[in-house]
Amino acid sequence: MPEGHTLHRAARLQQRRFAGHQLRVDSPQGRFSDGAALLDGRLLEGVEAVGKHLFHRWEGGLTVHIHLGLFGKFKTYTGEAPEPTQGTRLRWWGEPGTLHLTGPTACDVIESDAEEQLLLRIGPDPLAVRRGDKQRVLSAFARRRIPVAQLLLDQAVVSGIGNVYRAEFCFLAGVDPFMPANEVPSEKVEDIWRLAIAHMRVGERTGRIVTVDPPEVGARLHREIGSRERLYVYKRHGLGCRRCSSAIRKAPLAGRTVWWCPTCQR
DNA sequence: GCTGCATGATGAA
DNA sequence: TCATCCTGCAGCA
Repeated sequence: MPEGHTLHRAARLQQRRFAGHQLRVDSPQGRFSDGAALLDGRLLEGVEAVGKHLFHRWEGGLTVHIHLGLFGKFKTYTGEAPEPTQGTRLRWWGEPGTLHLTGPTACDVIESDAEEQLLLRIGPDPLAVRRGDKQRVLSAFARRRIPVAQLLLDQAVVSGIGNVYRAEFCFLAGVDPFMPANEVPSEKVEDIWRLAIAHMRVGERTGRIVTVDPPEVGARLHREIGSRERLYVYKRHGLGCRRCSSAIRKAPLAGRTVWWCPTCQR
């Protein structure tokens, strides 16, 4: 599930629930045993998300960097927690409850210089907008000729966008995903940036990627509606476009799959 | 039960 | 561009 909204949401919820508490830490799987031993019994001071990266600040100046990759998941429990599984890389527990982390691409105690290096490679984050970000995105687009949908997955250009959001934003902006980035009119690039800010904020609040206009599905939106009903193009190949009924298409692009409407996106 | 695929990213060739 | 790492589960036999 992890695009940027997932990480920002995790940061917010973990901050609210666990920050300020002393926690026991271990690594049932064993692959984070050294790190866990360092952290065990310390106070969790804070949690921050940047793009798809998460940073936990622990008492004593220790920072843990987590990247969920494609498979990583956090689960939290109140009261009695289930036994960790073979794959539980990190577990912590204390007065507020228990947290299990499975399947992350990265889970490491990192030094401050490594963190600086990492942060330098992370581009403007629609969920943490700073002055000049839009300009940075515009100039990155102007400089690159790779397909716009490919550029949108480059975390140095915009951080936090993943395969679902990129397909949806191209649709909403009416942009052909294969158009070279430097040929996309700057108004369209600004549209994409604005769409990212608006939709990822909703994703962060709800925990779900929803891009269809609320009027289309009404209040049922966040409940029983299946994921295909919450989106315009992602994984909807063969189905009719919600706007024009053309068959949604899919194709590989630089090792990932992209979906689009050949009529609405030119 | 097995296969392939998935909301990610990296390092080698 | 490819192989690789991480895990779970839908779809199939």
